[in-house]
Amino acid sequence: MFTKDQIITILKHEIVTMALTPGTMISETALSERFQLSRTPLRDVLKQLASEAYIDIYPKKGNFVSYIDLESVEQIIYLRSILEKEIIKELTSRLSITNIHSLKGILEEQALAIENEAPTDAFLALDDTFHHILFKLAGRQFLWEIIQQRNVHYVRYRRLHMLKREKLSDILKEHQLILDYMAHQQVDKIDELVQQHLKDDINSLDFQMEFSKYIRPGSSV
Amino acid sequence: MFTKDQIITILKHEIVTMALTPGTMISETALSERFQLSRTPLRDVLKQLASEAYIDIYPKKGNFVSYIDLESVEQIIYLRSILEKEIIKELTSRLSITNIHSLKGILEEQALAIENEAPTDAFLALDDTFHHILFKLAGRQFLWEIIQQRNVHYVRYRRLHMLKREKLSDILKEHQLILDYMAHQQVDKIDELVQQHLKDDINSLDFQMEFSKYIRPGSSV
DNA sequence: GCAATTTATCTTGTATACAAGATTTTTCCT
DNA sequence: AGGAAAAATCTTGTATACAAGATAAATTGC
Repeated sequence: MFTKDQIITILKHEIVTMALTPGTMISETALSERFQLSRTPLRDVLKQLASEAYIDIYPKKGNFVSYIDLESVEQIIYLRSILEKEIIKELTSRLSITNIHSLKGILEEQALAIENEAPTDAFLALDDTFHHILFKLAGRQFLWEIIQQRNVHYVRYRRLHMLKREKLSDILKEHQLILDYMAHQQVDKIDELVQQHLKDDINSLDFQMEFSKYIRPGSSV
Repeated sequence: MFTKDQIITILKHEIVTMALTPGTMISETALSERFQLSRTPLRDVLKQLASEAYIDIYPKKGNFVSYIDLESVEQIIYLRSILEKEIIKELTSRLSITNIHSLKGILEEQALAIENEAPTDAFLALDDTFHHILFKLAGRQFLWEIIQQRNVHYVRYRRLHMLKREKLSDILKEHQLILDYMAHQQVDKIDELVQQHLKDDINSLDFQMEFSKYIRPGSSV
């Protein structure tokens, strides 16, 4: 019915979209019944999810959807802001017209997505696409993949954050500004903008209050 | 006899030190006999090694020690040079006397290690320790771990490179210089030094010639 | 009723038998 | 001898039975 890779994709999606909330137990037997497979291949699936921090495995106790770890959210943001600053600088001098057009295409799609009723998921997917394209153009696909492999906490944090505040249009504007600077070769202005774009307001206390039930206790920024 | 973690450590060590050369097959049954364990837990071990690129798993064919991928060597060096530049800058303004002393201690040990007959392994371990301490002092342990998780190719490349050229004392001098700059708060000089320190001469063709049997075909820099 | 102990039932961890693809060897025919 | 087909033997993939720890429930003694 389903391959292991498909099952991994399904479970990742359910975790990222909070259909499976942090703390939820995912037992091997439950998966076995759901996907009509024996425990052996499903254990491989769970090991894979654990290696990317989607779940925590407690031996002989069970497998549980991980709580959002704010520490690693901050670390990923730090890593990305430093990396993307550099990448965008490098790209500025060698972006083709075609590249700029395809990036503009993403932004137009994002503008459309904002008009939808529940724009968050589509918008965030396009946000990822935008940044991913930048990495690919810079020849840094490998580094993009490394970041993706430790992205769960950041992705869930970002999603909750977006749901709360209607920041989507702000983000879109920042994207447009970044693209503008690149197109007009204004390297000097990029530094602080990228930093601000990614850094968001992670320290907002109201966020931690409202979503505390999803957050790993003791993990602060 | 051995736990799974111990077996992982053993195999990693054998792969990094080239006791198991690229292309060597590691079959489940062979491991089963060697460690007196059934295939099931050993499959977990192999999955783990594959996720960190120590081996490649070809379904129904076998598990083989990965060839050195020069592409990911270059990517890791790029990532580290950018990150460490930033980290060292941040550290310069807030290093304590104690910190500087412990770092100096590492360098003294490295100086001693150079005098040994086969200094490479001990020297490289201390090299890792030096950089690791910098990450920890900057509060970036998390990022250090991410890098370590994709480090096999770089580690093996570096080791071969060191064996070939007697560059150990050069590296030590660069470490001492970095520490000096930090101690005397000369931020401006750090940029190019760190870049040079990590970048080495990855393009050297003679290296690719001599060790071509260990290198993944088609992976260039 | 209550507490401690025992039992039962969860969970994952391991061993093993069998399935199925990939490769090598052998066999057989010309 | 050479080449094609068949068979044997590798490899990992999956299903299942049992082991063993952790937790929850039931029982027992008072």
